[in-house]
Amino acid sequence: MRLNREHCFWLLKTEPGTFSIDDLRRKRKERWDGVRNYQARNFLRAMKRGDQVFVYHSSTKEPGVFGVGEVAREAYPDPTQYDPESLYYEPKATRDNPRWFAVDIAFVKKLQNPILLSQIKNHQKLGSMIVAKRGVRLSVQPVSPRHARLLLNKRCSF
DNA sequence: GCCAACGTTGGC
DNA sequence: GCCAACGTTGGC
Repeated sequence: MRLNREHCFWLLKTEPGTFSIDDLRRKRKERWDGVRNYQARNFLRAMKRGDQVFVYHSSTKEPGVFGVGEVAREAYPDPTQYDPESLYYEPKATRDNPRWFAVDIAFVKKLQNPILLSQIKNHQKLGSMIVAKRGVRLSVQPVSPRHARLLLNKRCSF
């Protein structure tokens, strides 16, 4: 744990067909790159080593939180922005002035029971999570300590 | 596959 | 700086 800063919590969206919590478990650690939204980028840059992240599966039959990870490396320039072959290529980015950033995420655990978006929406307290708000597409979101505690509490009944 | 909601782009 | 057009996200 660090001094001078509360532990922060985040939610990271991923499409399980592309990269899932099972992939993260297998690889132990993964670079979280390809984020191309300024608000999401700013949140990535605010992440500190040891922050917990909720791995959220989107664009799937049952979207929801499927696992937990941890920030293993703080924000650094996303290498895919320099790669003309990459889907995430950013011609305006330079080495001196990177536009996009990545973090490394380590696997912590897969939830025995995923917390589905439908459950989050129906939950009295979790219902106020950003991810439950309609029209929000933000792929990197802060999670309040209160929401994080509920999500992490195994005895929380859904 | 539909489409609402949102972000980005670019002409003016 | 406005805003229409377009592209993308992501639940349903």
